[in-house]
Amino acid sequence: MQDSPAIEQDIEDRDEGFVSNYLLYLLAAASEAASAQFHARVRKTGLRVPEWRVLAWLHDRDGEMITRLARISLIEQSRLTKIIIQMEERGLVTRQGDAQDRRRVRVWLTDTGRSLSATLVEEARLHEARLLSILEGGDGARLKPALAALLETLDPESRE
Amino acid sequence: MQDSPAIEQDIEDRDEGFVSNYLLYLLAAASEAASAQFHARVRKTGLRVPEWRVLAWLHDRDGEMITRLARISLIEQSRLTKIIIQMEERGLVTRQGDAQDRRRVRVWLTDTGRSLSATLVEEARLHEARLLSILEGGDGARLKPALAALLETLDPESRE
DNA sequence: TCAATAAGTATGAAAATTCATATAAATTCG
DNA sequence: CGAATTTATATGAATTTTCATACTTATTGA
Repeated sequence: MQDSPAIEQDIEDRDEGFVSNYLLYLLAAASEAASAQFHARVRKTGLRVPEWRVLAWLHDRDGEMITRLARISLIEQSRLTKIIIQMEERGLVTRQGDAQDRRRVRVWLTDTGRSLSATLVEEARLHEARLLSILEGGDGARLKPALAALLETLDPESRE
Repeated sequence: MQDSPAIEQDIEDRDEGFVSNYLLYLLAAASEAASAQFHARVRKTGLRVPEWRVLAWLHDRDGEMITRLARISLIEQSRLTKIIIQMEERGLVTRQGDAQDRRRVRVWLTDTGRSLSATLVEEARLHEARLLSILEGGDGARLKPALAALLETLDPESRE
């Protein structure tokens, strides 16, 4: 990728406003753009994006409690409660009160849920690999550590 | 940023699962984390986030049509129609049919809307500067061109 | 030119989300 | 200890959002 004068001119042309170079916008728009395809795939499974996020986290570690699952899945608590209930009705997860702390409700994958999440995680891996190869030469790979660092700085709580 | 054995160990420790190092998750979570503070500020103004996005774009360029405003503001069209109607009722914008193409509806800031968007854009600038300085040394500044490149690759349509 | 198709916006009903708050259990500390 | 506080989850009403599609105007091509 050469930066001929023509291209530089081009780039300057389109960056006049505030928004198009605003970090918060770039993050939101990049997230949207990168996710669009795969999220469409997720919806074809009959899952909404938040449900997919829950399944993916449970794939990594079962038995999380609602509050924590909500934080890491970027879902507000009362909403997640309702989503989990729906997922339970669909046979994807089960809920179990925590014996040690009876306020807590822990969420576990059913066999069905586990198999679905395994499938989707595998597809997500492939999709990510494709994405990174497309962005390669650009900044695909460098992006991940930078985002992880941002997260770590801004929200250290989110660590496992 | 040195990659001492200690730090590498640290990174490995917390990255066992799939999700916590998955590009789409990192993007969504980073966007959330970076936006949380400022979006809270926006809501105190009585605006929802999508409304702020609309105001910000109109700040850069007035008279956009609904469809385009929807794409760049990351809002689905029929939702934006409703949001614009509400914003009109609140006196922030006005709608005008396009004389050339009478299907189109163009959206303009009112004086009130313009002054509110100017205020918020200024605050957004300050907030972004603070954010970048916090992330400095990390990857704050390098992030923006990388995200812009990702966007350009994945969604060239979004160009102005 | 005119029928067919596409593009832009609006609309209504169904579903999801938010917000405030209830409920219940654990923890704190005077 | 036990009242006050905090933490975890659930609930209901009000609001938003989505989805399919209607409606209107523009464009295309036979």
